[in-house]
Amino acid sequence: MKKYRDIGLKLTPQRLAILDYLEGNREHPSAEDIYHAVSKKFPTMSFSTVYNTLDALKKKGNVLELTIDASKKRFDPNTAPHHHLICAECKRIADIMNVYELSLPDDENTNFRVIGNHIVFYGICQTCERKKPHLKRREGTNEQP
Amino acid sequence: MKKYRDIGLKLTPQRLAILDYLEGNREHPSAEDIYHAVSKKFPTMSFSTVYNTLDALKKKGNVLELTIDASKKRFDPNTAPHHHLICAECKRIADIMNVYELSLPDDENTNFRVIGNHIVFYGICQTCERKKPHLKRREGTNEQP
DNA sequence: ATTTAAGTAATAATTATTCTAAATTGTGGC
DNA sequence: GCCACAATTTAGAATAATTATTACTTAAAT
Repeated sequence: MKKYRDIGLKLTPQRLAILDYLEGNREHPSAEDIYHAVSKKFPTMSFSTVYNTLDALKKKGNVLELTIDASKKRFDPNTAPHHHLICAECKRIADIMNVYELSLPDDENTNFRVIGNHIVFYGICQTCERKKPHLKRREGTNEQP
Repeated sequence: MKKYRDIGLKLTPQRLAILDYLEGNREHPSAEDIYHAVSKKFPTMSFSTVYNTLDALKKKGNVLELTIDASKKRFDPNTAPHHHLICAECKRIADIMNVYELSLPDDENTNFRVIGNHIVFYGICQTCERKKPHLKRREGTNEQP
């Protein structure tokens, strides 16, 4: 993530705190996660500021908004192209840095100008696997088209 | 989509209407889309019924819940494994039936038991391309990790 | 130092979704 | 065909995430 000033945004303590929290963070935090973490050092922090800052960073291309977790948006400071692996139980998200060649056959491209792609792998993480041994081996889990 | 009774759910007129609407539908409708469509023939229809029915169908494996559109859930009666192409502007979603081999290198699999995957292609559909010719050729558009 | 555009925060508003409780209705068994 | 009853519907309230509004504050350009 580019450092602070270089991003081209007005520098405020709140933003620094958010940037610091995001820096190197691989947890794909939600707005709430960020709010909670940053509130500790910044009791006056408001949700608006979190959302505003995330929005600004998103527009500048320094944060990605992930639409993987059905219940809320998650944010990713790792803007290098990569994919994700999400636990269907606890929704923990891991990065997949492996590169895939995904070309779209002409007959599939319904006149879209394709600008990118993103793979989501679904799975059960070790922690959840242990908790629910052989239960719930499939049913209408979450997603997984 | 399996027909009605075979699904193993109590058959009600509301459910029939929803199933009929979904049958062969390739628009990836939201709960609201479904509600609006079905309300026409069924003025008493409530949102709860839509959500309940979708949930029941999801559990029975007759509908997939898509987490692609950041603003709402979308539903897909096409349960055959496939991928999607979404317009970053209007959020129209098209199916991609092409099959991709996506194996996860061992060193990437952080101890998850992988159960599936889903590719989302991002693009601009023809309609939106025409509307906003060379404007908005990138910036912090929507997603696209 | 002053100015001012941009940012913050409290709060209200919105939107999607889930929950509740009461009324209604399919369905299997008689 | 009729009954009992669990499953389902419904209206509305409740919740959760996010966006919008607004008055106040501040970073940074002059």
